[in-house]
Amino acid sequence: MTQVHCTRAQTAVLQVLQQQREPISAQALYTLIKQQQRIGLATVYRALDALKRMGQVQHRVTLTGETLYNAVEQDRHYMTCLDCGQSFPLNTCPLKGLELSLKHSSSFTIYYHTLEFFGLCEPCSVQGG
Amino acid sequence: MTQVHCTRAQTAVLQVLQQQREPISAQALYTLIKQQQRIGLATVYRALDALKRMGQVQHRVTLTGETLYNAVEQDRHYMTCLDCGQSFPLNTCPLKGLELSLKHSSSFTIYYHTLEFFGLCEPCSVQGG
DNA sequence: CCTAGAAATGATAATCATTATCATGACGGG
DNA sequence: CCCGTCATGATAATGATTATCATTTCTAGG
Ligand SMILES: [Mn+2]
Ligand SMILES: [Mn+2]
Ligand SMILES: [Zn+2]
Ligand SMILES: [Zn+2]
Repeated sequence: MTQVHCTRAQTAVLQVLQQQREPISAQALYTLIKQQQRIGLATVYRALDALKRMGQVQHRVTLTGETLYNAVEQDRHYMTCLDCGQSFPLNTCPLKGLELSLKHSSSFTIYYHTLEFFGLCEPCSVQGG
Repeated sequence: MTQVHCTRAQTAVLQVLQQQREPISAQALYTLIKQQQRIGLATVYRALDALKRMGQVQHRVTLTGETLYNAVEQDRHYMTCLDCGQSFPLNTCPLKGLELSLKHSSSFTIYYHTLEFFGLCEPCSVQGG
């Protein structure tokens, strides 16, 4: 059975995530939460996983293999340079409409999506390319 | 300076990738290539990285943290279940048009994109959800 | 064709984010 | 208040990826 209310850890994780402007890593989250309450790193990971399955939190993976998390309300996407690794945010989500129509047409329950463009930023494409 | 032609490893990696129907991991690629020529795992990773920077190969990261690679021509996307981890392919890429227009409007050189929906597949949403 | 410097390679060790384990603590119904 | 269940924290283990470094392969001259 799905749990009825959030655990202490889940509450803390979600609250901190909702305060962030940008997606952050589990480790960073751990550091932030620890300033306010006793918590273990494993618990942060467990809470993130649970919140993902509840459709409250989404994730993306950086080029360095770090997973970043954010609240689903924050529907942000990036163009990421394969050379220097920098990420440049898009102004808007190009999938607003599509996701809605998919939610109806499919038997799959969609919670969130990831969309990211990869290539070379201007400086990097000028020099190395 | 950008190298002019592909190295032996890059050629092998790209050739094998183009034969695949689905994205595969670096380790799997390593196993496949080793059947035909002497190669090291590190070299496979190096070739994949180089091919990515050339816009020939793209990547995505599974829920288990494995990175999968495929030739860019193969523009495939998935809906992935956060519970059982299964991935269900989409019929078409919903971004065909958008990517083209972005390629012109932006100073960022786009090589490829990733798009993935996450949620619960029907079986999983019935039981656990 | 031969040679020296540069680039690529393979074997191996090291890294490090994430997971698994397990003993302990909190919780909720009876 | 008591017991079974779930949550938690500390710590060890995992495993994909990366760094290292000695060796081999290329390449551009000569
Ligand atoms: Mn979006
Ligand atoms: Mn696509
Ligand atoms: Zn760049
Ligand atoms: Zn499922």
